[in-house]
Amino acid sequence: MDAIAHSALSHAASRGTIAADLLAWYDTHARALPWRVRPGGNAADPYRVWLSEVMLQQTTVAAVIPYFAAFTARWPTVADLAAAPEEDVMAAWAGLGYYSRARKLVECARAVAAMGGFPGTEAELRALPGLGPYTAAAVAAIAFGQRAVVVDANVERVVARLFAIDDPLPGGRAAIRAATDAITPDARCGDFAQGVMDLGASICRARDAQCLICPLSAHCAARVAGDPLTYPVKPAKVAKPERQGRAYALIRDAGAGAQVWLVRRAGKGLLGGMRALPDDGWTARADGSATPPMPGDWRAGGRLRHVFTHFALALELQVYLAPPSATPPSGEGEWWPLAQIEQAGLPTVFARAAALIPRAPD
DNA sequence: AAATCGTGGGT
DNA sequence: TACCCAAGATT
Repeated sequence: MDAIAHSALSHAASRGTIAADLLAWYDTHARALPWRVRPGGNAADPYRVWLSEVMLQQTTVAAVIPYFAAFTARWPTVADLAAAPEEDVMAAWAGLGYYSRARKLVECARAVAAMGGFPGTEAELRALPGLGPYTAAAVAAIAFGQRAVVVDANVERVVARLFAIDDPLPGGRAAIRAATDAITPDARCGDFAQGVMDLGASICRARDAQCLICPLSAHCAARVAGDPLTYPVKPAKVAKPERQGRAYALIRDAGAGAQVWLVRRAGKGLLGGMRALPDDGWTARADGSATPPMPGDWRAGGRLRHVFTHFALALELQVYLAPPSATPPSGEGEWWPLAQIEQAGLPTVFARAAALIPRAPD
């Protein structure tokens, strides 16, 4: 027997099932993440699992960690979160993005509190606000030990490579899900899901498949073919349109006690429900209508470029230093101390714009 | 069912 | 720099 054949044979002989090999790797390589800590007990806390999963939707672990810490410190239980004013939760979410998640979070917390706790089946979880196919399966598996087929972007990538599934997304998701179902174990389903996600995040990465240290390399069709980076096959991306618009900083009592006029955006749509500077309508048009919130001596206060998911915005800040007796605009809004603007819970685009407002030296 | 919905970090 | 990507859900 030549060396290569012998190597392949011994490799195959020491190979377990995909689930067994993955779980053995997870036992020694699991990332230490805050939502995996189980203070005061051995059972996973469904509240912490759910909260982390919602925060992690389309969001990196590094971005979530400080928000998870702040939320769990301020609202230790789902009942605490259910009792919180929605505006407080929206402000606490500011900067994390996809703000409809924050509203659904409150909706869900209140529904769960009214039910007396989280339901324990995937179907019941799926019916809660903000829980789609992924999150419902993840909470069922991780918090309740139920067998569920958990498919996120990491799982899609790992499984597409394992079985060399080359059907382009999103159509290819059916085959990927079926393959994931086939390798998902009955026992330790939550650990299996988290293990595949950890593998995808640390080894089987989008632009860097480290097959030499991968615990599943013996099972992997893409590794054999030598082209793991080609999976999963994704559709071509479309160019982002450019929009331009203005935001308005209406200032009164210019000086150390300066205040700025803030509004609350409509509940749905871009940055829905968030506190914000008034703007000229770039949300709905490629070009804003350039109408300030009130007449006045508006002057250019700086520019910034901000890239959203499906368009890029060139934003010009307009500033008006109104007299102390100025009557505020007729619409809803509030005066906010400029010195504490960072506490206002502005989404990032408006926080960046507010940072351009000239400050009076005190 | 294709479009919409944020942001920060890595390359 | 510009692009890619991340524990997707909703309509």
